[in-house]
Order: sequence, then C-alpha cells, then structure tokens
Amino acid sequence: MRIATYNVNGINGRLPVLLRWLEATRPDIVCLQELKAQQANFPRQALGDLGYEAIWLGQKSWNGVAVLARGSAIHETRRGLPGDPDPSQSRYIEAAINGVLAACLYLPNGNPAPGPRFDYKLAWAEAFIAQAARLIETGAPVVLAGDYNIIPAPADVYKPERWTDDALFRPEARLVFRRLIDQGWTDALRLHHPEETLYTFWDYFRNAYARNAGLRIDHLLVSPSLASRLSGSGVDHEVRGWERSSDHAPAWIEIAP
DNA sequence: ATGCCTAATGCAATTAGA
Repeated sequence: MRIATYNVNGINGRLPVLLRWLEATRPDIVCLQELKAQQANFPRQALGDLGYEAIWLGQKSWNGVAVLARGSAIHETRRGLPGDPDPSQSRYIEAAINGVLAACLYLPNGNPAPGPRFDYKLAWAEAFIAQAARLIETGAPVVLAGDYNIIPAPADVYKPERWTDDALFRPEARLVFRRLIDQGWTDALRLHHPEETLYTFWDYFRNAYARNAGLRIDHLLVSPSLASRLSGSGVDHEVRGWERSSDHAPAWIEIAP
C-alpha cells in the first residue's frame, strides 16, 4: 500500500498535473494541501473518474486539505485540528482507511519571524503535538502526512546559513519536529535515505529546481505499528519539473499489507 | 532589503506562499 502527500498549490489550477501523477503512480491514500479552493469547488468528479474517493476541507483563496483513497472507503475521524487558535483556516483533516489512520496537515508557514504569524505557527504546532500524542497513544497504525513548513536539519536545505532566521528553520520550528520524533514517530524518508540530499520543495524563483536549491518540508511521520511495516519511501521529484507544476513535489511511503 | 515566480480574486493590483 502506497501513501503519499502532495502540496498541490491550487487543486484546480493544478488538476492536469495532479491527475497525471495519480495515473502514473497510483497511490492508495493521498493527503493533499493548499487546495486554494472553496468547499464547493473541489474537483470530485475528475478524481472519481480515476477511482478516487475524497474528503476535503476547503476555504476561499488559501489553505485547504483533502484525503483521497483508491478502492477503499474513507471514514472521516476529524475535520479541523482540536485547539486550532484560528479554526477559520483549513489545515487539518483525518480519516481511517483500510486499517490505517491518515492525518493530513498543513502547518502554518509562520513568516515573518518573529511576529504574529510565527506565534500562530507555534500555537498551531502545540495543538498538533497534543493531537499527535493522542494518536500515538492508541497504538493504531497512524501516518501524519503533510506540509509541515519545517526544515528538520541543516542537511534538509541547500544553504542552511541563509535560512537561520526563517520561520521554517528557526530553532523553535525544528524543536517542534524533534518533539514529535521524541514522542515515538518515525521520519520515514530519513529512515530509508539517511545520507541522501532529499528535497520536496523548490521555489519558483531563480531557477531553483534546475539548481536543486530545495528544502525538505513535506514529511510522513509514522507510528511504531506502521513503522514496522514500512518497506520503502521516496520523493517523486521529477513531478516538480513538469509543465505548470506545484512548487512542491509529492513524497510517499510504501507499507506491507 | 528587495525582486525574482505563481495562484486566487476578480478584472488591477494585492496578498500569500517559503
């Protein structure tokens, strides 16, 4: 079973790229972020034609998250993050699918830091850490998949010295990631690729993708009972090079039955 | 310190992204 996460940066503007990637890689469960679409404007039909059911939490202009599943029923378990300091922002949705609990998250960017946006990022992260603690405590197979807007380590950014004061790399942000790992979650991509340069985002400026000036900010954290079933993981980085691509690339894990 | 690019909104120019 393949579980993927992809920040699409506008699901309707990105639909040809999204459908092309789904057809090419056929993931079983997909977490999407940055739909940038109102609830009524989700392309349910086009995804259904490819065999995907969906649940989603839309919003005008910004944010928005969705979970897709191919060939399995989706049982929604949460819509919105408990304790979100600003519930008007659509950043969290959670569902049980074929024996796996998938939490789809879009953690706030937080720039500029310091400031109110960074405060919101950290407050949102606290609420998420609390939710992650509840989920791992169940012992169930859980994946926390999404755009964390956190660069976990210097190896996860092309030039760490340029990012020291950025909300994605500040110590407070990295500590959030560390606290999740300390709860017992496994960073699946780093487990399988301990030394590799591994990015999931390249900005649209300065020819960043061609220069491989990227960041690793999209992550799949798995609970112990899912970690024991991991058989592989990766980034579909070539998708970032497609015409009219998102600035993120999809990341995925493979789970034994 | 800012623009470089892109999407959404809404139909010009602003906001947000990271």
